[in-house]
Amino acid sequence: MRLPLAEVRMALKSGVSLFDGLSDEGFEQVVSLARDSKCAKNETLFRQGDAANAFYLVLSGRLKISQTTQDGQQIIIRYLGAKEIAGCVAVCGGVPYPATATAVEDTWAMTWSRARIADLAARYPDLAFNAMRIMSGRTVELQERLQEIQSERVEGRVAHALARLALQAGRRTAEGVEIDFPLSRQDLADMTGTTLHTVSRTLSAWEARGIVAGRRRKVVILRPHELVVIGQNLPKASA
Amino acid sequence: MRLPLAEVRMALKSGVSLFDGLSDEGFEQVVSLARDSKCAKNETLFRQGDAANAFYLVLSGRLKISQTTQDGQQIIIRYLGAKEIAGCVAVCGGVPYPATATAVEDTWAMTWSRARIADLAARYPDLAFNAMRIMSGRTVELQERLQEIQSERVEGRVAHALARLALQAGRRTAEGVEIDFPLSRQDLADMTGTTLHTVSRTLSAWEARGIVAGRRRKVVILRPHELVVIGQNLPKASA
DNA sequence: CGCGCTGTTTGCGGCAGCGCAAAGATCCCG
DNA sequence: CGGGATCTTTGCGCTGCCGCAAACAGCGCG
Repeated sequence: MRLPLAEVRMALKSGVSLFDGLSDEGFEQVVSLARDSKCAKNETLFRQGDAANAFYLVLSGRLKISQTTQDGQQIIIRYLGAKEIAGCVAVCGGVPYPATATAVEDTWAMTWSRARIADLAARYPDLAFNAMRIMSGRTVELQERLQEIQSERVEGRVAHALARLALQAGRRTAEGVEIDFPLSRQDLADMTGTTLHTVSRTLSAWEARGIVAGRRRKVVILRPHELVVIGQNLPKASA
Repeated sequence: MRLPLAEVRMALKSGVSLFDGLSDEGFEQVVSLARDSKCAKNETLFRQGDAANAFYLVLSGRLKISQTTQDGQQIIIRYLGAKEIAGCVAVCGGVPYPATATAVEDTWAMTWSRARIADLAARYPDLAFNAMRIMSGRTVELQERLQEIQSERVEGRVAHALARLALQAGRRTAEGVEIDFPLSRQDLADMTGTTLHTVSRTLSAWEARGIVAGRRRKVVILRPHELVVIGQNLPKASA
């Protein structure tokens, strides 16, 4: 299946970390060897434990990267949007996908087979270096989250999660910053290691203070700065 | 400062993931361009926030990779032993070190400057691919820990932390598996997001059941299998 | 060899947040 | 337009774990 590639390719020339510093020739090569694939809302692109056969670059839409525990609880690792890559941990590491990718909106992605992306990485070292830089950034974020969940209480964790989402998937509106994909209370709970009840209570309290506004599967941040303050003021240990 | 390199180099030929599949010539080159550095017990090799000037390969001893929160709480990301690399996230990502490396025992390491390791990675692509594989493995471990801390209660988390340490730094003895570097209750707490009190209580309970034995800054696992069972049987949500 | 320091154990009270439950609210689909 | 499904809110009781405090045990150092 093909998109009108001419436009899409132009858009990729800038802002895609994976292609930073790549020569025009390399860029053309890499893009021309990709296939396009669509993943409808609520469908999964790949599943935890599957052999890592493909590497993805999201063109539009949004993916949820999650793990499921033995007892069925869902853990959300992160969300990915346009210009971000998926599957790099598994493909680069030569291991099965460590998590499941589900589309939370209709999503288009470019995809390369494992063999092809390996070949391209060898041919265009910038590609490999960019992938390393991206993985490095992801690791920093994971460590940051590990620190948060170990040192902060629920309210601070939710504040940080929202702040991060605002950066990664925020859309400025007249009222404030809106997370531009459907995000339930349960999802926020799965990102922060708490329950939907506690998230709901937290958001209600914030709504009363005019910091956020919530609708069904929707969160709008009215006063981003207040969120940051909340995140900083709530260590587990009392000061 | 120099070690008797002849022996050390031989030891590096096998078992160092960073050098997997490297040609003899590449191996010689890479090793010969390294400097050796020593980090005495309780000294720090690099500090969170420092510019990432160097990349390390541990030869002997043990490093603790940790972060410190604004309010002074310590979070232990992981421990590193011989044949493992340190500083790769920062060097590969072109960002400051995201964590602090402290020696918990006298430690020897080989080190390359950032420019030099970048140059070597470009010259010997296997080096870059190996680094990617290693980072990928670290990411998988981080995600695993994130899942644990979100889905398990304290006892399970401590069990998993000990199991992981047993694999990474375990020494078989007559009685069982001994963690072969000084590890306090507080350290275990900082690895699992709890307090030294709770860890102490947990270990005491296990000791009463003959699963572990603890001395000052020392833990011996007498029945590894029991630990695994504990880790699997304690989801937060009651079954 | 005794003294201080650092690490460990254990008791006790309190509370943040969970589990359960039930009542809205909103959306989807026929 | 109506009814069922999904999502959200809120109340209430309970508990796992924390925070504090005090006693105890190794270990090093003069």
